[in-house]
Amino acid sequence: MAEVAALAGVTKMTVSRVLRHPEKVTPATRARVSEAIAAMGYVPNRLAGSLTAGVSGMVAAIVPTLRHSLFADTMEGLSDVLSEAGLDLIVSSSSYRTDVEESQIRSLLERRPDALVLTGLTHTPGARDLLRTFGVPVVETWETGDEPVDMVVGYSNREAAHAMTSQLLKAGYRNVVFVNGPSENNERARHRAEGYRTAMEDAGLGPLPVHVVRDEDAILPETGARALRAVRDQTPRADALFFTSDVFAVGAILACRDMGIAVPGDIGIAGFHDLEIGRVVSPTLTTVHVPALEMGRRAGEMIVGRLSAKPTAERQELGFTIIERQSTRKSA
Amino acid sequence: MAEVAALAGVTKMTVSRVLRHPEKVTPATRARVSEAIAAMGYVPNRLAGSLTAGVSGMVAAIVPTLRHSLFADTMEGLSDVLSEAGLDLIVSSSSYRTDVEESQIRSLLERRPDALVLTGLTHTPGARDLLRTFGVPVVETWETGDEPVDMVVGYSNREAAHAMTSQLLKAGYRNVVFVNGPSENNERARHRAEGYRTAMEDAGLGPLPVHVVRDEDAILPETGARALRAVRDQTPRADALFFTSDVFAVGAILACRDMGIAVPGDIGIAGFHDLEIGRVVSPTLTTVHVPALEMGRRAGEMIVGRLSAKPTAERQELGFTIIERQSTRKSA
DNA sequence: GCCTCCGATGTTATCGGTATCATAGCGGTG
DNA sequence: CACCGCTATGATACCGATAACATCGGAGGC
Repeated sequence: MAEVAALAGVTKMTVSRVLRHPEKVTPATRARVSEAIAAMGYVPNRLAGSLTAGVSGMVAAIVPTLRHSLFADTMEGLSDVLSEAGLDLIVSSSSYRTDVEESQIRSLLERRPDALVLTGLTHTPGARDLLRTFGVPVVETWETGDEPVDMVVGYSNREAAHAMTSQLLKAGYRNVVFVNGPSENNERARHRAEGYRTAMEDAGLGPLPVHVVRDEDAILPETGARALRAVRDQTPRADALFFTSDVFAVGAILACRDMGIAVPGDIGIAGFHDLEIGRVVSPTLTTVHVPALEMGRRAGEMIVGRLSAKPTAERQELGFTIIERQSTRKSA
Repeated sequence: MAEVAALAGVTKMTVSRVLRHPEKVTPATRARVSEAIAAMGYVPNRLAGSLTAGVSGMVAAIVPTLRHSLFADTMEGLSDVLSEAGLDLIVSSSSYRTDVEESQIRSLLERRPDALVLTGLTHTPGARDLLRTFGVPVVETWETGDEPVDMVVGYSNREAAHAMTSQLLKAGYRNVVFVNGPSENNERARHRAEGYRTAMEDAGLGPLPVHVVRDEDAILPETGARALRAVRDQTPRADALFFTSDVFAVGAILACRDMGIAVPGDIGIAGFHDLEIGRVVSPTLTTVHVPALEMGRRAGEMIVGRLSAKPTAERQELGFTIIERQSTRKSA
């Protein structure tokens, strides 16, 4: 910067002004400085800038994974909004582990992000402490709840699972089994299980044991196929399976096809997330659409709003949508 | 940091050493300092650290999009390797536009990333200049070619398309039409078209006109369905369609089902990328598997290798795999 | 017991910007 | 024509850390 200044015959301060507050510099000087910048191929150093300015222009986000286009969609939405506001996005994946999340939060805070976007509401106590004492704006996504760290944008996994279960019952299934992922560190899984149970109870039915896929099982169709076989073993009267992810549900549909089980006739199958695979499998998959991209966008808007001190809703519950497709049309 | 130092009864320098070179500090002092750090909830400021140290500990990546789990998988692989090495990842999406890419490169360079990961080999002249004069390590991904800016990890889109076209011909199809995306700013699309053409010529057949979906068309199954109808209109003798993406191919398969066209009997359909949708659609989709995750990993390893001055291959051509499934088993 | 050497810690300068206040130069006013 | 006030630019200090060199004290060798 000093060299640019020398070349333009001004001081660093004027160069700095040309870059940050061009209106405060005479058009003539501004032109000379711009020319010098271009001639030298000068690229300002924001590390230094952020250090004095006190804002870094970065937002950090932690997602469980970028695969399967769940959270990746959220990141795309977030990135879109942030980049319009001139903010950059740092992403890390926690592999669904809250202890990893905590250490990532710690490490990301060292970069002084202007805000943090987290997935879910479940964090280690250490992480919550850290966030609170640090006072950085935080947006939690993918769930809504009572005790957010700061801002939230999500939908109710409980209600979504409740609605889907009710839908299955309405379609004529009685013995609906919910197939869940591990829920210790994942309130989304836990809330879905609760939604399932209350829906069963609301219908005067006893909930059946929730089948939980093991932690080691990857998010793959085969895992769903295995779950299907296990459930038919353990709960032979099951006439519908509601999976916590379309990936599993689709695996189950394919397994049914192989095993000669009619879907939706013999057994109904529903998923969660509304991934593309559910639209193209046959029979097409009944599922819950979740606003993945939109949550990212909203999170971005909340952050931009907060940083510019514009009034913005800091707690947004977005809707989900039950999408009924062939896999649960019992009558069909 | 000064406060921590005061509390521990040492100077900032010692605190800094405890954090960066703990082995250079007496265990006793180290313990006292660590205690002070914990007591104050002190989180070091890497903006400042990077400023002096000259390395930022960040890697920036630009992908066309995070949707559809193509490049998101690459980012997941990259992020895995980088985080193990203590590097953070900044991501932006360019929406498949090289002009956007250039301005993102410029803006990202202001953060002084230790390396840059780009998608593809096509960049604006301005971008190439910038990268060269800046001298930051660069990894280009998703294609291999002769004039990389710096390092490359990819596979040959030309050969992949050639292999798939040959496969279709071997399966007994004759009039193979390639359905491509816009190729002006995308050498992957261009090379695939070339691979298709030479494969046709190698078989002694005249290539048929490549159908190009419009720029405005989103990457959605419907776009593939539309392309199918257009090709059947314009090239009625087409007996196989090779799509540049599984998303389009799957849309075409579904459209065929609706229109009563038998796949693979009346028409063969092949895709590209090996997405999950191709595995679950019926008939299952013949496609090219590309090493999306692995390219990310390798890119990460190259960067880590370069930064630690460890000898690492700086030019890696990974393989693709033709996956033959039902949609092109003409005899079946 | 004295000297040397080495390891632990401190001092100083600097990284590349920007906030803040100072100053100079200008036009407008009565 | 002297004075005022405003605007464009400069000088200085500082953001929070670290590299490089200086210093101090104790262990080991003779």
